[in-house]
Amino acid sequence: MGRSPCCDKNGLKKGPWTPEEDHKLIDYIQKHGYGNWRTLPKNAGLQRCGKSCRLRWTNYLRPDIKRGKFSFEEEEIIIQLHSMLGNKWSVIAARLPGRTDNEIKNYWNTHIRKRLLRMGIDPVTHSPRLDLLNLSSILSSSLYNQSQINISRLLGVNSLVNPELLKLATSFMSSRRQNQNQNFLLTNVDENQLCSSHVQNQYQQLMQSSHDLPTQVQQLPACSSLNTSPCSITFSNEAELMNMDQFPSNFSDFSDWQGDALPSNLTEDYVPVPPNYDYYGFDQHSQTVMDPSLSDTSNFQSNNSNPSFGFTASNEDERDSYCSNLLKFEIPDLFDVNDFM
DNA sequence: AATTTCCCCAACCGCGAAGTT
DNA sequence: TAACTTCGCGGTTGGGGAAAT
Repeated sequence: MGRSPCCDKNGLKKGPWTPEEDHKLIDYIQKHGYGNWRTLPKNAGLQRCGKSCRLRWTNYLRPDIKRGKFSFEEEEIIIQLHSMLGNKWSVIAARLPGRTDNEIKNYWNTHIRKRLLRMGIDPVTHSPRLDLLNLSSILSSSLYNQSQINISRLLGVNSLVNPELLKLATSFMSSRRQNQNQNFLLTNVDENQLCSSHVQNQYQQLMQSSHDLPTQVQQLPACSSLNTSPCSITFSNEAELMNMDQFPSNFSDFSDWQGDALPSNLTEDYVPVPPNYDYYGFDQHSQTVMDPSLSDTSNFQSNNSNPSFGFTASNEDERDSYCSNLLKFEIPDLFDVNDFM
């Protein structure tokens, strides 16, 4: 069955909408509603295809659209929901009144995704970027021996045949030679081990609060003080959060089906991350704490002393700072993480 | 002040699902 | 049940403004 075009492309206008076109569309919908998008532009006197009209209405002209910057509460909700749902922008948008899927998608791609990458977090899996952490570990141990290193062979052994990793390795090696700091990474590991018990306590607190996302979102302290906050939406149970016809009933076990939804090209850029850990480092199946000190690949560290999400900040840097404190993965400064972004 | 580069976001495209005939 | 239509979603693009040089 061939796919039919949504409309006759000939003679139809594309590109930015003019105020006149907006006016026509608003007027028509206010008078007649938007029953059939295919016939709407003709009836409204617009030289546009129905699809373009629907998009313009739903993403821009709808009266309940909320414009302006995303609040921190909204951002938190987006991150939380994305960690569970992946790129289900329409579902995420349904939880943020006044925000469109397109707006959320754009905000994710231009702000949140970059911030997570800066922090060494894979924005797809919400887990530490193990490609960076693995490489750090590999190079550290290899450099410690100060033998001649064949990076390509080294990476090949670990199935990390990725030009970007080679680039990073080269960059790292170059910087390493300049600094001649042989103990840098080992020192980092030691520091992480020292704080592991502290981190474990924090994980246990976080684990409890993150185990039930709907409850956690509902209880955001910052939200309760804002009458008009988008956080006034509440999730009294999992069924309310999820559209049950779209998502499996064993929602708490989402990592399994989320894995299925991962892009097929993920492995082109990333070493697979164990799916059972969210980016707090929790094993979502067994509910045991993932101890960073026990992981040979993880320089994972949490500096968050307050797992609640009540905070205020006024700019991007402060959001960065907040997120960095919440989730801290120690990528050595010598890595030029920007090369990966 | 002029030019280049970077970044954001509105809009488009293609696909699959759902609905209709 | 097949053929076709319509809708909605997610990925991607490119124009325009901001920032950097």
